[in-house]
Amino acid sequence: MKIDPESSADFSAQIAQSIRGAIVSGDLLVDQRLPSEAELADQFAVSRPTVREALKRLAAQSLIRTQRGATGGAFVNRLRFEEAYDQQVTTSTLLLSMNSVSFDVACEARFALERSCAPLAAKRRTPDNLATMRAEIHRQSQPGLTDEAFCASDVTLHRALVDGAANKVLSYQLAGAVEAMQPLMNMITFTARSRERIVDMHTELTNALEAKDAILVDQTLIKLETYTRDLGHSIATANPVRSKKQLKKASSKRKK
Amino acid sequence: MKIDPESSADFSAQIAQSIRGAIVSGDLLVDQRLPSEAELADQFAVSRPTVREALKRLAAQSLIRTQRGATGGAFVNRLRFEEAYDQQVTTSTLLLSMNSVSFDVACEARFALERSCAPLAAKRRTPDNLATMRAEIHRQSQPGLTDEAFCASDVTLHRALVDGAANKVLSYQLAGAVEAMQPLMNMITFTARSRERIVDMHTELTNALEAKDAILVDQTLIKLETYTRDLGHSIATANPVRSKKQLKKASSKRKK
DNA sequence: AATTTTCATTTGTCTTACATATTAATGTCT
DNA sequence: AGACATTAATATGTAAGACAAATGAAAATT
Repeated sequence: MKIDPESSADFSAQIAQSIRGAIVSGDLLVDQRLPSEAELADQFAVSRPTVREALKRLAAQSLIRTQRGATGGAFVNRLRFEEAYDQQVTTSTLLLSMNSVSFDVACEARFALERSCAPLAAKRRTPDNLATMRAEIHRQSQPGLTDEAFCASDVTLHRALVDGAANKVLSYQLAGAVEAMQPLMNMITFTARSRERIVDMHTELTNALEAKDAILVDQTLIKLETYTRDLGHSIATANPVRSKKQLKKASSKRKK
Repeated sequence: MKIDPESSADFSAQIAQSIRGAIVSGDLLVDQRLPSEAELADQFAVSRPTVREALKRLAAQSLIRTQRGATGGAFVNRLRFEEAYDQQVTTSTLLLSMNSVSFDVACEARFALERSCAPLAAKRRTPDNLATMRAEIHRQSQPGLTDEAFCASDVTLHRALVDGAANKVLSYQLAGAVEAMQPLMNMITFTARSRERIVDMHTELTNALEAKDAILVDQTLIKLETYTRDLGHSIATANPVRSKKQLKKASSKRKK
């Protein structure tokens, strides 16, 4: 294990890359303990703080976890779907907000992905999935619901649909698409979105899913997409330049 | 800006979370300079190494970049699609390899996602996309091609198809799915996969795309999925327990 | 005016030290 | 002998101070 002193990159970055490679390639297995920080410092011929910076980089990607104490140390972490979700959502959200992705493009991607699991969901949806969706629809119908709660409920419903496909990999991939869209969706919810129409379509969607009618599910999703994108267009026309401040406000509101 | 000394989490993790929140919420804008490490250490009332560990965590997620020198410091990084790709691929790859995701499930997810951009690609594919695909097909037909090169070419072809949808968000989401499958695909390529049949289907796929025949594109992808999954089943039956070592070897071979 | 020099600022790294968490071994008491 | 407290060892977490190196801006020089 060596690093290149001539490289332009930081030592800590090089060390992190080296260890990351060992994990990805399988040289380091799940739950395996890495050498102690002092040993790593020796092996890489750097100081302990430098090694620590490298380990923190890996910890930030959930590749390792650390434990204090006598039998402690850094261990290769089993990357769980839950953690991967979070990173995916964070990354996707920033990607959208920092790259001036149009509402239209994001929307198109979101529904294309969601529709991709519609046939599977129609086949495999459980009573549990349906119950979740109906519960959210009921919540969405209540008049006193805040805008943020309505949005959160919307996400939960669509997540239930995605989970209906009973494919963890799909659910993971979709999480980013659905959640990252939320800030952009809020932009609309706080203005023109008609809850009644949304609830109607959600009901239609759930019914189609219950009937295992894949085609109808797909059509309903298309309808929902069309409605959403039309709303986006009308907003863009009425108020083409929306300030970052407003967007930010709408985005932060949904946090619990 | 404060942290909780009573919290179970590390200071560096708390500080990173705090700054991450400021970036995600929009309090810190792209290219904005963070306070110097010394100033941050003051503000959070911790030492400089602790602040540095926090900053390295953020750097690992591409949320900030650092620059040395008089006007240097840490700056909020504009997250680019390219960087996001890489993280997605790394995360997805580890997720698959660490969670005993069956080939079948991964395959189903991959093709479901890929098919989701087929209609868009059929509509928007450029001559460029088609040229890339045909070039890869030609490469795949050459007898002397190594297995690794064939796999890489396969990925390039499918990426061209995805890019044909002309939706950056879709391309980003799909990157993880396609690339992360590669190690699992190799498991098959190095054994039973018939290049001839694959090339035939790739050709059919490209022709359908050129003809803007969305339905035929979809059907061909289904055919490809069926063939791939059948192969997976036959492998599983013939050689149910495949050693980690073999997988690792197949996986590392594809790197350039 | 152009060029060179100096200098202040900031990150990158090292060294040393101490605090704290955790386990294992040891010792003590019943 | 067994249960419990003590101690020691090992590891990460944090702090403090120092120097190196990069970088850009200001000052000095030609």
